[in-house]
Amino acid sequence: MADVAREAGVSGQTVSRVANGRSNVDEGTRSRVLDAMRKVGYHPNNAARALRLGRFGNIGVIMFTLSSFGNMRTLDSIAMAASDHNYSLTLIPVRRPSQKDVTRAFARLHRQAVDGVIIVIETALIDTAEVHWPAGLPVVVIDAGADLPHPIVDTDQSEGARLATEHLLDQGHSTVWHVSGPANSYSATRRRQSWSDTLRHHGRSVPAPVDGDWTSDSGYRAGLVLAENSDVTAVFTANDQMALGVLRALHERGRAVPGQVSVVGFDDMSESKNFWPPLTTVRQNFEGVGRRSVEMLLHGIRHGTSTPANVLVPTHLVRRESTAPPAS
Amino acid sequence: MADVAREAGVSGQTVSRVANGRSNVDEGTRSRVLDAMRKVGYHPNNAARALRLGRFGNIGVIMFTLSSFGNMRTLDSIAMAASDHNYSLTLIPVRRPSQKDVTRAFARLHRQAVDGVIIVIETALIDTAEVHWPAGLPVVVIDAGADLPHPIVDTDQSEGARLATEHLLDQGHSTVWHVSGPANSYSATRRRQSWSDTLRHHGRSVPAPVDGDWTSDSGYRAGLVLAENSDVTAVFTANDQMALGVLRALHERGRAVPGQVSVVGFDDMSESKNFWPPLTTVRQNFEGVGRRSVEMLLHGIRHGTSTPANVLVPTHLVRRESTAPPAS
DNA sequence: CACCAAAATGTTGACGTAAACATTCTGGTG
DNA sequence: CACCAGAATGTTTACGTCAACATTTTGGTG
Repeated sequence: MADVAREAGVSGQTVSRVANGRSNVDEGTRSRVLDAMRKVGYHPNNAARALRLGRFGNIGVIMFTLSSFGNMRTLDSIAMAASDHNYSLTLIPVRRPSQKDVTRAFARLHRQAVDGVIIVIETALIDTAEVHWPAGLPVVVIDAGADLPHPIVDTDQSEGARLATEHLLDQGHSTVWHVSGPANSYSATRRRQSWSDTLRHHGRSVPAPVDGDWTSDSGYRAGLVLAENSDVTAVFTANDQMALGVLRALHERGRAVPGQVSVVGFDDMSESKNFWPPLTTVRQNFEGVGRRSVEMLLHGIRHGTSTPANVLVPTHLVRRESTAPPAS
Repeated sequence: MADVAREAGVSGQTVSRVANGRSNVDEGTRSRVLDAMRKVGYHPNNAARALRLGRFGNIGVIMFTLSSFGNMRTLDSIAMAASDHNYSLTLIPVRRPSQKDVTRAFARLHRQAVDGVIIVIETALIDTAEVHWPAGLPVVVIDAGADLPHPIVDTDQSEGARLATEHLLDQGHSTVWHVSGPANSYSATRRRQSWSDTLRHHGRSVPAPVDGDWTSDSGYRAGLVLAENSDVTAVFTANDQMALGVLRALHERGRAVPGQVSVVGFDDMSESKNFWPPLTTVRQNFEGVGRRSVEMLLHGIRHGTSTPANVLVPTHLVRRESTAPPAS
């Protein structure tokens, strides 16, 4: 900056004013300074600016593997929302959901220049009591259990699972089977709970759920089990990827979809429309989750206090061709 | 920091030494300082540290939509590799691949605290001559055309397309049809070029490719076209998502896969194994691409100069059940 | 042309850290 | 016990920026 000032024959302060687009600078001086900037190859140093201002214009995101469809969509929408508010994103990946790794991620976040944190973690995986939460840093949590001292934004898992289950019941199926996500995931637990609640509420029997782990492979294995059981006419799968595996298993075993077995997924990933058959599923509003969480975080950043709050983003059912009334 | 120093009755410099884990600090003093840190709620200020050191420990990543499977996997592997080298990642999303948006992303990157940049952009979309490349900042480009003044890391698109095409020819198909990615994507162009080169090299006729845009929807539309043509016995699809759409179209039109039509994809996304039928496809080593690009960038950061270089990461064919010899 | 308000520009200092150098303490040696 | 090397700790300073305040310039008024 000093070089620019010398080159343009002005003071550093004037350079600063030009760099920040202040109005009270003479047109001639401004262009002279801009020329000097170009000539010297000057770019404002963000570290110094952040040091001076005490703000970074940067949001940290802590996330496990990005390889899950939902996480990725969420990240995408967070990135867009942050960019709309002129914030950038620092991504802190956590390899395994262990206590140690999460604590390390927080530590790293502190060393990083960050104004607030969005945590996308299936927090059931860690003992929230043990985690050393970043102190004095606004935090918003996505996809978490309750009783955290932070605002939480999440898809309305219960509503979604209810919609899926009731859709199948409406079609005339006597009950609905379930392929669940991993037991240590909050959203999986919520979906499973709501599925069984809905069945009970309608006075139906609740079959034992088949455990999956979100992957299409686990869906395939679950599908093989379900295909053996001729009682099964309707399956609610806790995500679309597992639904894909279920579909494959049913095809392999010659069980017609939706002729003999109806399948409903959860997520509405962009591919689901082109599954065979096109998948009826519960659409999550990932964009809404990302946007809301960024807004809440920015509120926390600006107003210091982040009052715990709970935002549930609604879902809706997308009817396609993988569901039909049971064969009579 | 001053508070901690006062609290512990030492100088700021000693606090700094403790914070950085230097060895030449008395055990008693160290623990006294650590206690004081905890009490005061001290955390090192990264802006100040960066200002002092001139480094940030942070890599910028410029990317278009994350909603594509490949981009996501690449980002994931970059994140892991960066984290292994103790760097974090700042994500700069670019909404549309326009000149203006890209330039703005670069500008923002400069304002951000970043030691180097990895650009994951189908650069054919922008006029590289017009872009104001970040000056004095190491850059590595993924998935780009040649003739850039920066190191490039990419999957060996040509090899992959050749493997796919030759696999189908080896099965006995007289020629191979192609569903291509969008014309303005380098990788799509490479795959298409290599597919036609391979056919020509084997003396086969080269059918007109059907244009897609990477989405499964576009694959479905392409599949409907191909299904009408009874000459079609083998299709090479430029990615797995479009292959999914092709499969759906073929099923809808009653064309058996692989009985009447064989299909090969590209990417090997984790779901492809559970398509119906399980998809034969070309596996990209996304992990390798991410790792190599981070390594090259760090080299550039450490040694100042980033000599243009070209790294091609090999692919290999994964044979599953969507391909078979043509019905005789 | 003296005067003044407003605009333009300059000066000073502080943000939190760590390197370089200076000083003090420790324990062992002759 | 004087002396010394090495360890532990302290002091000073600069990193690049911008807010606050000080000063100079500009252009318009009576």
